Amino acid sequence: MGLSNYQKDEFYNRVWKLVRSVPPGKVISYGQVAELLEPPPDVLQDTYRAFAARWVGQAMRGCPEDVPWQRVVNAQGRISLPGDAGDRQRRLLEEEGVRFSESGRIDFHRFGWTAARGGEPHEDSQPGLPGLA
DNA sequence: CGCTTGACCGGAA
DNA sequence: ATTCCGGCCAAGC
Repeated sequence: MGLSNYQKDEFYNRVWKLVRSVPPGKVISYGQVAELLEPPPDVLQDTYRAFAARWVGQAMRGCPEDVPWQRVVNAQGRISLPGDAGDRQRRLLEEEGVRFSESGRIDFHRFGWTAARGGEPHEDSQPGLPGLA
C-alpha cells in the first residue's frame, strides 16, 4: 500500500512547511526536501527513496499561496515546471537574485539552501543573499 | 474501475 | 554530453 490519505496530507503539509523556510535567493531540490523530511510510517525505505521526490513535486503542484514554490528546482539545478509556468518560475527566481548559467542551470554551491536537520535551523554562517541587500 | 501522465532521481546505455 | 528505464506512487480522466 502507499500512503493513507491522512499520511499524504501530513506529508504535504510538512513539505510546504519546509519550503516556507527557504529564504529568498536560495533554492532547494525536490529530492533534498524529501531527504530532510522523515519518511511517513508504513512506507518502505525503498519506496520512499524511489518516489519521495515525486511526492514533493505533487505537493508543490497544489501548494497554498504562501509557499514560495519557485524555490524548488530539480536535482540538476534546472527548472522542472514546463511551459509558461516555468518561465515565470525563472523570472521570479531572477528577481530574488538567483542566477542561471548559460545552459539554464543554478549553481547549488552559491544558491542552494542547506536547511534544518533534525528539527531546528542551524544556519551556520549562511552567506546571506549574494545579489541583494 | 483501468489507463495514462507526471513540478523526480539515479543509474544504465 | 544525452536518452532511456525502473521505481510500483498519485492524480486525473
